Amino acid sequence: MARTREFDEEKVLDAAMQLFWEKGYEATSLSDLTSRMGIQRPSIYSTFGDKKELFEAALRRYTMSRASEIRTKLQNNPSVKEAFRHFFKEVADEEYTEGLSRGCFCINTMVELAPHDEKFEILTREHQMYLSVIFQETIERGIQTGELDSSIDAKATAQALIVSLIGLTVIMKSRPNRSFVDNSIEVTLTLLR
Amino acid sequence: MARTREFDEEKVLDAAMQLFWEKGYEATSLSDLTSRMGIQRPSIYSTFGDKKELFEAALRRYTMSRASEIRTKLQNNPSVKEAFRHFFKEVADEEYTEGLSRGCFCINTMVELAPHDEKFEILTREHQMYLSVIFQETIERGIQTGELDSSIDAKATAQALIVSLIGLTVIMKSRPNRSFVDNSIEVTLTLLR
DNA sequence: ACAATAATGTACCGATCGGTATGTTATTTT
DNA sequence: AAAATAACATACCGATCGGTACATTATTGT
Repeated sequence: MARTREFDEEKVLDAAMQLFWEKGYEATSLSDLTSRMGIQRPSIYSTFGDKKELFEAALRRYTMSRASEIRTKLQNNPSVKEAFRHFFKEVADEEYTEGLSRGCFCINTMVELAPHDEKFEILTREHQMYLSVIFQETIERGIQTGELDSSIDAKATAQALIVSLIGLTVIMKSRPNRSFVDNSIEVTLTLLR
Repeated sequence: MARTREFDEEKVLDAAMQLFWEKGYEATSLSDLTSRMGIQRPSIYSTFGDKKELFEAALRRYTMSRASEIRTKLQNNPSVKEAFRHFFKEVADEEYTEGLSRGCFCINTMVELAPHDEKFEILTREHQMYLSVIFQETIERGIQTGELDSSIDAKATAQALIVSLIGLTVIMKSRPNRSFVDNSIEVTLTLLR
């Protein structure tokens, strides 16, 4: 063996994730990456491979942590409808609060890379399908506790909510009026009757 | 006066639009543009200004034609609910049919440029607000003909449908199952009761 | 016909792109 | 301590980026 690594692999990957999340794949240069990650170019290539492979590693890191974050948020509220309301409002608020609207790294990638790279088409699709299952399980919990009408289709409703969540996340980048956002959230939540 | 222009300004702008629509702003190079537009670099700069200005002109052209296209489609069906169903299914089918999933140029721009350029934040927002008014007027027509319940909030419902349409357009880039798409469309349309 | 002018094609600019060769430094195994 | 090896920093690679200078060509008004 030989010299030990001087940087924390997870920390620098996290820095790369933040950067790709903010700027996307094309607009992020290797120079941007080295300065933000705090390591030199050859260290990036020896540790993560080329730019696309680093991007993929960053995206995988994002989708995993995001999925568990969402699962936790939806489980922590006894009311399913309130859990969804709180979650959707939070997604909107984040964009109003922060100066830069990063949105969702996975959705950004769906728009930028999925149409031109099958690997990212699959990766982003599978993340959304995974989230949709989380939504479905949450809705089924609401049906079991009697909060939601047992006649609603948990799976189809979950899928519609995923679509709305994506739309909400994306439209926030254009910074629409609060009333627009509040209206659309409230109307969408009437799907949970 | 002097030498006359050898190219059709609208045609080359249309070619630029197609290219930016497919590849986005960053991934489209001046060389891509000259070859697709069929004119030389200096002609682009003297006619449209720099790359960003050309992009803006292309986007404005897109939003205008897209808005009138949508208005026409929604007006041509006596049933409001069927009009929306047909329109949403068409958006989905286009992505399944075509080899490349271009999606909506305006939505692509919302994701790529709006967070970093206020001009495009405003431009994309205003397009969505305009579409939302078209949706609202269509819903109000349905209420007047008695097709839709007069108790529904036309404006808020229109805004929710816009959000769903954006979400649908974006998720199509990951090529989800048809059942996922069909389910989410049908559930979303139950907002029109 | 001729001067004026605008559009064209070519060829180039400095800057930056993603990626790598190379020599040095630090750590481990023997 | 010495040999082996992996991570480090520097400096560089050809290619491409967005943008432009310049000479040529074609059309206009006089």
